[in-house]
Amino acid sequence: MGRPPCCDKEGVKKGPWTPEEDIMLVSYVQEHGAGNWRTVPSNTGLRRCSKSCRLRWTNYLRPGIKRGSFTEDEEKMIIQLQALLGNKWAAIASYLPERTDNDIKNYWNTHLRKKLKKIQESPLCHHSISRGQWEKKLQTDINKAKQALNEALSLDKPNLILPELKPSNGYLSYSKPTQGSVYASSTENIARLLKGWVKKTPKLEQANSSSMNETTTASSEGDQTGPKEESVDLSEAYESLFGFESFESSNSEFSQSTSPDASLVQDESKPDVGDHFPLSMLENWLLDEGLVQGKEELTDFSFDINADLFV
DNA sequence: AACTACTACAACCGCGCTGCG
DNA sequence: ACGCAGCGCGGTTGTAGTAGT
Repeated sequence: MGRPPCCDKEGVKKGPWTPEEDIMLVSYVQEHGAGNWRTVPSNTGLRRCSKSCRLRWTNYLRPGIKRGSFTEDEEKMIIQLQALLGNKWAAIASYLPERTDNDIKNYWNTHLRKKLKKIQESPLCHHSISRGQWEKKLQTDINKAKQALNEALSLDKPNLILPELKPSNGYLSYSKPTQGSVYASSTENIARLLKGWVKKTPKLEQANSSSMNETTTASSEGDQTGPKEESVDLSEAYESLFGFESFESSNSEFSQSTSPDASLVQDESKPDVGDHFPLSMLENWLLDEGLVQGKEELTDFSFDINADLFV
């Protein structure tokens, strides 16, 4: 016997949230903190189920969420992390503090999956190594990395960094807000929403997202995803997807490229994680001798893709 | 201008895990 | 030990917006 749906009650509203509902939810969370979602609908008067409230908060209203198109660096991180972790969107999201798992998942499904597929199907992929071989090798590398993760997680390692990287140390830490500044970001979110609600035009959105990109990416030179994506040069696509030198350089670029606002929010909201966001920490950890037997092999994981594609 | 097809993304659904009585 | 409730996560769906004809 399955659990009954949480939202099958009469009079429970579904569908898009209105700004009024958002405001009610935000002001409630501001006052009481996130959590105990069960009581939220009754205490706020919202005709929504608790789950819907939690989801709305987590994916949309929570402070520190960056919206708009993904930067190249974010794309690269997602691609690498997806290859490494699989569809563990929450885990992947923990490395992209300003993005929600839902956002990343959607972006993967709508953009990156297609992009990767396109590239894998391209003739270049068959040049030095057949697609099947490449996939097999990739799978092997992924399995090795996964195995290393599993082994490491089962080890008793007091100094291990990774446990600090679990999602619960990320956005879930909002459940106990520290008052004030954190919620200023919430207010920003609401203001943004209301703005969009009142005069939402494609041009405005485009302008917003492009201006956002300007502030978030120093090096992207108008090479954003969009209708243009279809005509993107193949070599450019390869470079875009796999042409980064290493996790660390990519990561440092990423941390530098975040806007002042974003870094402020990040500092406020993710105190446990620190300034430099730790993809390199994962890499270091994975490559840490003693944890991974085939250290060279794993290092190759980052570069073999390039090698195979470009040789 | 009207219709259709496609895309992007917000929201929902169902399952599994965890903590508590 | 067991059952229940709450929550988190991943997969899927619904719908608004956009492009193409």
